Amino acid sequence: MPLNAMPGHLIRRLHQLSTATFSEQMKAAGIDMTSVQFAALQTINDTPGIDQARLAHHIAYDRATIGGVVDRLERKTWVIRSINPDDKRARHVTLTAQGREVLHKAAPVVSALQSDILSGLSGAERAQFIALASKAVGLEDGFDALR
Amino acid sequence: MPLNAMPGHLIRRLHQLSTATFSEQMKAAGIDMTSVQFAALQTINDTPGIDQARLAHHIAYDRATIGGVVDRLERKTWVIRSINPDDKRARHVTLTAQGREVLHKAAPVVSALQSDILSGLSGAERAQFIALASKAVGLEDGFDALR
DNA sequence: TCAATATGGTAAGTATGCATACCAATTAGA
DNA sequence: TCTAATTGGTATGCATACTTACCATATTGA
Repeated sequence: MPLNAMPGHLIRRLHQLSTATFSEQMKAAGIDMTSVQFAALQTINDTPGIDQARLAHHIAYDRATIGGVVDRLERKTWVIRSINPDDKRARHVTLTAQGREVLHKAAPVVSALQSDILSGLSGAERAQFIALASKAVGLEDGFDALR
Repeated sequence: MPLNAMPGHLIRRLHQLSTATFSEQMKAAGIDMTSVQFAALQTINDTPGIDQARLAHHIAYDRATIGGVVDRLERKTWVIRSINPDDKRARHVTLTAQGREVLHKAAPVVSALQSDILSGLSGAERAQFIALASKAVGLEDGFDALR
């Protein structure tokens, strides 16, 4: 089977296209933020004081990776980590004022660049792609169990 | 826009699913090889003596990344690097007997696991996904300019 | 209640990936 | 032809990602 017929290879290419588009557009908007950092910030904003394990689970990361991501968010003074008094193992993560500000600035840019990622597809094809991708990763058409 | 409606986020999840499936199945088959290493080996096999720059271009990597990949392939004694006498900047990359052997062993496993990656989709949906993904990354339905 | 288990986080190691900078070698163009 | 631009490769630095191992803290169950 040729590489270009393999879903795995195509998905890697898509991912590459996706992150490249994200970087370009964010840089053009003057925001120094990766897609992973955006997903984390967005989730922390939606769930203030979430701990790292649940943050990781929500955006489908493992614990080790999220630790590094939160380190970098903290270094950028966008979030604060604090020990949960009710469970001393866990660390609450909360946005700072600067974190909220940069997220507010980034959100419309990120929304807008989503269609650029699939610029090779028509609107109908794009919708079809999103539906298929959602199903493939086990998200039943926009269903998102936040727990 | 919620994360789960964003193509970028869905694509990251797909990529994650894809690499996880690859690792699992290869490990189950007793082969210690990443998807990137497979793509490189496959391409080197199809184009013996290809240099790193063309190898990188063919599977859509940048020069810096492919250097590391070839390093690891060389350390595993699956490939040999040699200076091109006609262009002393370039390095020919060739499979060793062991490289051919492990590729021969891996190829059917890799082909077989491709459908596992999209196991959440039906056969028709899978075909549709592949067509859309190919178009999105700029591969016109299986067209693959090897240059 | 107390040992076994599970969970949250970090650390270390490996492997992508990309940007930038740099060196060496080749090619283009005035 | 001689300089300028291009190209192949490596090195460095940063940011994902995952695995395994480990420590500290909670929870469970006999």
